[in-house]
Amino acid sequence: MLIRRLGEPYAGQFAIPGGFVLHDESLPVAAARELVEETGYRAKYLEQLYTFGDPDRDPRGRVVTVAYFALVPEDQALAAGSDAGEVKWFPMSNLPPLAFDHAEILRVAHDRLKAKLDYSEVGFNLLPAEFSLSDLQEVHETILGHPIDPRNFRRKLDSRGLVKETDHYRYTGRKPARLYTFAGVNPSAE
Amino acid sequence: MLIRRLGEPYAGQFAIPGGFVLHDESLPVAAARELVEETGYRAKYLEQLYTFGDPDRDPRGRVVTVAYFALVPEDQALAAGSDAGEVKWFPMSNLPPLAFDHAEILRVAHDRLKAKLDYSEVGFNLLPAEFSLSDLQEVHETILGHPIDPRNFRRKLDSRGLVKETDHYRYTGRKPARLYTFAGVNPSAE
DNA sequence: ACAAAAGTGTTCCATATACACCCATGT
DNA sequence: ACATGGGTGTATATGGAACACTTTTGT
Repeated sequence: MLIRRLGEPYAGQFAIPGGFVLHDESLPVAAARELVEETGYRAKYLEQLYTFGDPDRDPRGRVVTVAYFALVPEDQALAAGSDAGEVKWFPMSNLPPLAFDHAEILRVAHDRLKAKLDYSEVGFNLLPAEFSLSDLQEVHETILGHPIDPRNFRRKLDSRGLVKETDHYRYTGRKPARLYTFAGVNPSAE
Repeated sequence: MLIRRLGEPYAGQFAIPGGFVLHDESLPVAAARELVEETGYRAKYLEQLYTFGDPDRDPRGRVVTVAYFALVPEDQALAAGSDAGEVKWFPMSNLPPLAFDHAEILRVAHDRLKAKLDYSEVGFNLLPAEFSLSDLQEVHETILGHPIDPRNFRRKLDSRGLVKETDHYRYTGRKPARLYTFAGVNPSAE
């Protein structure tokens, strides 16, 4: 999710939402605050990504960016009343030109997310509380960029006890999909 | 490797070497420079670890620390003429009380090193150019904190083609150990 | 001869991968 | 009835873990 920059430098280009840390604020709190202010979205998962500090990465002068990445469920609608300008979602495979070194930051974030996906439980943060196994599989396929065999995927899920079935179904005109919830503890971080 | 602090706060306590980034200096260059200045050691491997930014982690005021971890081969002797005060090595299992949140930083560094050890090749950065397989195994055992079976260890090494044998041996009064070199590309980073 | 570290194979188990068909529903 | 996405089992390959003895040297 990117925002279109209003001021210079890089006015009119897309950039990762962000801003300056307040004097008595921790880094993750600052990241979450800037995200809400600029986009209206609340981060469900927030993890420190990497710190970018090359002296010339910002034409205005020396700026060190402690980048965080946030995950937000699909159904988490844009809150009203944000002071955001244009906020837009892009697939990683089709990004617009980005301000500063933000393309590099996104690349690092995508790599990290792919790496974490199968040894941690971050994927659940991209889904609503109840979801079908196909939903979850689709999230994984989207992030990893390749198809997954549904039998293997489901086997892994229940060998790790990651999901709990509910007795709810989603009726979408075809065979109804059983809905599941995340079986672990609170999937958030930071 | 820790240094004893001279000034306040935490005067006399041990701390991770470090200091402030110069205005036109990149973060890894600053980390390497501070390490040399304060300890005389040159980092053979340097990797960004994590950024610590809690508002109250330094009693003097808001200080954000971008922590790096460095690996140094055993045989890399302390350079003469460093302006260091007391520099001392400690086993992770027996650390002295540390200044600031440095105990936490070391914990994170140790975890990261353990995690990287078997999917990357960082271990070689702790050894001289030629080493015996027992040396390498000992490095791994020390970092991981548990013994490793030598047959499994060697099998893994050559299934991954990580080492090249030389025709040198080390004669130490027992059966001589064949010496190996790292077979990968330059093991450094950053 | 013996002490000490170097070096060497096989078995077993767990996990990952490849692969194709039936099921339940709405229209 | 059929189209659509939901749901299921088996066989094979691969990597990790457990396990003990022989070899070579200096003393």
